[in-house]
Amino acid sequence: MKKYNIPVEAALEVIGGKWKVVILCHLIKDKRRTGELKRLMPGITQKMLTQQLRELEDDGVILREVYNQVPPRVEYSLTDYGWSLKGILDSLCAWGEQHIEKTYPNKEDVLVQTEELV
Amino acid sequence: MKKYNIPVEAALEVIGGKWKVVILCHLIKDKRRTGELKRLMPGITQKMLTQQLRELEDDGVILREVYNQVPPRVEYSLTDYGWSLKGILDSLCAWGEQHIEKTYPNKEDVLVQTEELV
DNA sequence: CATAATTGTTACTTAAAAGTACCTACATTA
DNA sequence: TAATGTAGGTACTTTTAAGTAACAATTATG
Repeated sequence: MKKYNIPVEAALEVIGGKWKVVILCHLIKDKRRTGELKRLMPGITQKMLTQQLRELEDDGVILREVYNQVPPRVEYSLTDYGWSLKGILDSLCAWGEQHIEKTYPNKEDVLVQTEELV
Repeated sequence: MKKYNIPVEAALEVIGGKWKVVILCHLIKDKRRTGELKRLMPGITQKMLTQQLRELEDDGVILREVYNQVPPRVEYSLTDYGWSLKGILDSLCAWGEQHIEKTYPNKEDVLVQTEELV
């Protein structure tokens, strides 16, 4: 069984890594289809996206809903448990914003506009 | 120059990875010497510890103070900017605690007691 | 009947993160 | 003079994370 030296490590195991926080930040705004998430995260590959979504699902923070259609339609959303991360995610987003403002004179240089792609 | 698709990525660049949040969670409680941090984090190696501390220092969230003694004494503490992460760190710690409680019937199984080692 | 659209899987490869082992410095103490 | 304690550096190796490319399934459409 996994051992932690400090409880926060358990949190990192759930939302750590390169993509999970980003995925959750998108899902906190809206329920999303797979393709939407891919467009919102131009850097992610299909494989990584699926993998991270599965792990988040296994940890109970997101819900995967499959609609019986062709072509398939799959929607991801936060579970109640996932919503318990809202405070953390909001703070992280806000901190990231102000960190960019602090670090770079004009944030246009570092922020790729992707919101309108969806 | 680094590009972000979403501001939260900038936050992850500063506190992402396996160790940084753990280090910061310790420093939020107290200023610490290198050796204390090593004892608090039995899994970390000298190399990783130094490396992570340097990066945190470069990002302006921690302060490194060297006392001119032999054997050397080096103390790490949060900067004002580092304290701006307090909300995030506290929430993360709290979420980790309750996640352990939710996931494991008795947390003694997963939590290694290390606090008293320092 | 071939093509598109959507989500997902798999084997393989590459890149990044982390770990190992050994080295330095130097005043104090035994 | 040899060992101790503290913080850190470095070359090298291993492990883990992430990326690549090809394939599957299904039905409506041209």
